[in-house]
Amino acid sequence: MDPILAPLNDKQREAVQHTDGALLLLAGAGSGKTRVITHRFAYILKEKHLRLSNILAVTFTNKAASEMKNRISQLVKYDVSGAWIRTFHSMGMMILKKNPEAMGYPKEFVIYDDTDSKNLIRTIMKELQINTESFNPAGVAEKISSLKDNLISPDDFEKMRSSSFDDIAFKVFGEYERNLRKNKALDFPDLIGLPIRILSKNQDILNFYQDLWPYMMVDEFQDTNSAQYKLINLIGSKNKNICVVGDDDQSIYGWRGANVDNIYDFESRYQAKVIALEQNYRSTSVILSAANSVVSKISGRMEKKLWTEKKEGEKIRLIEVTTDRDEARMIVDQIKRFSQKYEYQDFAVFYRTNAQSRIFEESLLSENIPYKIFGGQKFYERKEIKDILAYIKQIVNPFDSASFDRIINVPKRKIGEASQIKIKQLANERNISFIEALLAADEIPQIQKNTVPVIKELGQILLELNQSMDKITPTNFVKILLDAIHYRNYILDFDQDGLDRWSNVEELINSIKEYEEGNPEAFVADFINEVTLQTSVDGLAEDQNRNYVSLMTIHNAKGLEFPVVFICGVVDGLLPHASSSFSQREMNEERRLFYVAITRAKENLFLSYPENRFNYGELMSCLPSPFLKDIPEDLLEHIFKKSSKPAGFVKNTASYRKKTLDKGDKKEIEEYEEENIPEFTGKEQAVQSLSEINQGDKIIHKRFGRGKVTFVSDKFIKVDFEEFGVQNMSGNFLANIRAVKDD
DNA sequence: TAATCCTTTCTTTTT
DNA sequence: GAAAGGATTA
Repeated sequence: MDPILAPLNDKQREAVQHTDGALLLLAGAGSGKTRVITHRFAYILKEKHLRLSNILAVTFTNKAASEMKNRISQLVKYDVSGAWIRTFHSMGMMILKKNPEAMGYPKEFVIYDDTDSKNLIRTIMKELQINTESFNPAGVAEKISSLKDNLISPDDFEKMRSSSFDDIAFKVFGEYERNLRKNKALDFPDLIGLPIRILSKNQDILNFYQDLWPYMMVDEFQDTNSAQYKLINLIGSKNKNICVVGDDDQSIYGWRGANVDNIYDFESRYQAKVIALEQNYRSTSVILSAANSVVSKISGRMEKKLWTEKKEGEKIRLIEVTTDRDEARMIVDQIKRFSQKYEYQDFAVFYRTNAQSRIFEESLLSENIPYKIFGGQKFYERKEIKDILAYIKQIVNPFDSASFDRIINVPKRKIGEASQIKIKQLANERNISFIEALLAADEIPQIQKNTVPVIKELGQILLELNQSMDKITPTNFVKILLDAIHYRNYILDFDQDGLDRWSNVEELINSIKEYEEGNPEAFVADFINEVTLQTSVDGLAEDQNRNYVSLMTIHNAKGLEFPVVFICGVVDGLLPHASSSFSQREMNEERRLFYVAITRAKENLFLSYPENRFNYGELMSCLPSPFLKDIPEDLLEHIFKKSSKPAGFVKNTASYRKKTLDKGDKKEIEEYEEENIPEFTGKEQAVQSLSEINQGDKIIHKRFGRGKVTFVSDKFIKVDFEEFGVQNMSGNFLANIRAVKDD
């Protein structure tokens, strides 16, 4: 048999061979969906004698796209990195780049990510003197982005608005669109919306793409929003050879405008053939039963029954602990115990919110277990990285106001808000770029005499780089830039994490170098837009060493699988999240989120919940998630571990102390400290000066107890405490610690 | 006028 | 416990 078809089951094979006409593939969790897509791609390529570029495959994440490319390359035994396997946004960007004149936008446009858009919206609201207390800029930003995702223009919205919030949003919306245009910038929704406009208005361009892609595939179809679906329809309606792959049970992006109804619409609109993949190859039957019992509570699902031939397997371990700190420690203990049998890369920890990652990071760090956090404070969202990217954007596109705001006084060069506004005004009045405005600073009377040279110097640096940007390699460009603005010294002195921050910058340089190797013809302008779409760490240099524990949000976990999975913080308020409690629809989405998390596990699944957790910097008690009740008791094994310390112990943290002190309740603190001073045994020594402390020293702290020094500089030290995790200590902490000289 | 310190508010998930 | 805004200092 054809080696492309051989490893497939009957249903999978049927899907692969159904090449012509619309196909709706309902693929349950772990049913070999990616396998079908990749084999189908290879099969069509071969059967129809097509070129690589003739099949369009759309995914939601860069990670999924590159995974798909890798697997197809292995299958067809040659490199397919040039195939049209892309995210929606990157596909949109390519269409725009190829058709600049139809877009009516200058082709040197920059792309604003969500942070950029939000900052722009905040500035606009300030300019319009809108009270940001009653109207939250983030909320307005979200509203505008969701309008754009539904292809609603400011004009359309004017007729629809129905509240005072809408009125405000409308005002900002129009101004925001004008600003984007003036800045020659596009936001994420534009990357879908503008291609739709171009294709609807230019029959020749539409024809081009319809002929380019006689075959199309869309992954994670349940997550498409209406604009994305429209884009697919525009291109696919001619040949109708569209295969969409989805699972309504895994729809977890409703909040971003994803519309599960697209699945039903697709079926009827194209009279699609429907194939359901129901055999699960991933999880033990215990895990699968638990998943089914969670999701079956939702009414109105598409009927499907996942089954497996796998054995029953281990029971699901349910861990109950006193605090979230205990929870982290407990999970790390389990990882240590299981690491006899598994490698670190076999473990994953999932959580509902990014904020939960920190505590695990600390626990893993203190046990020297390698880990990697996916998403979260994303690499490209770190201050030091955004600064440099903003410089690049400003140089590539001197009209970009958002980048201007970001770089004007970074590193600090004594250019304050007043001067900043004056320079922007000048640029506006004369309709010149921000670089030109900087260079014309001496013509602004209100700017202080001694800052004028500083401003002009900055302008000069930007100008020179702008003139050389398509003559030198991206790596050289960035190196010259960093040198010119003395960024290294600035960032090293920035805060206690200066070294970490600088190593992030070095990592950025590496990724530019890597990009350069893959795109030898490219200049820095090409790099910058590519990178804005690549918002997660997986776009960075592939890790040499993949042997680490993976930490990520459940949303990030979709599409992945791990032998051992820990789902932490399974408490009411996190999972389901508190913000969902008012709506059945959102509650169901939370339930599906839990389902997605469970179905990632292959062999061992741990669910954990603390009785108390930190929230708003304060310890609060919490209840187990109501979803836990839906898992039959006979699938569970309980692990209790009550902390030896009462929960109250934890309240003695810096923030609690500060709050209590603020309330004037000094007495309580003093009494508490009185009782809890760790017993000094007499073997410890007082520390006179910081120079006596070395990395690796054991110390005892008056309030935090025992700990080990993990970092020393001339200003502060980092200590990993047994009870309190890693703390930075600076100031006159010496009086509170003793060095432990024994053992 | 700019930098720093202090106070208040607010948290979901992401291409 | 971060991040934004306000008050205070230099």
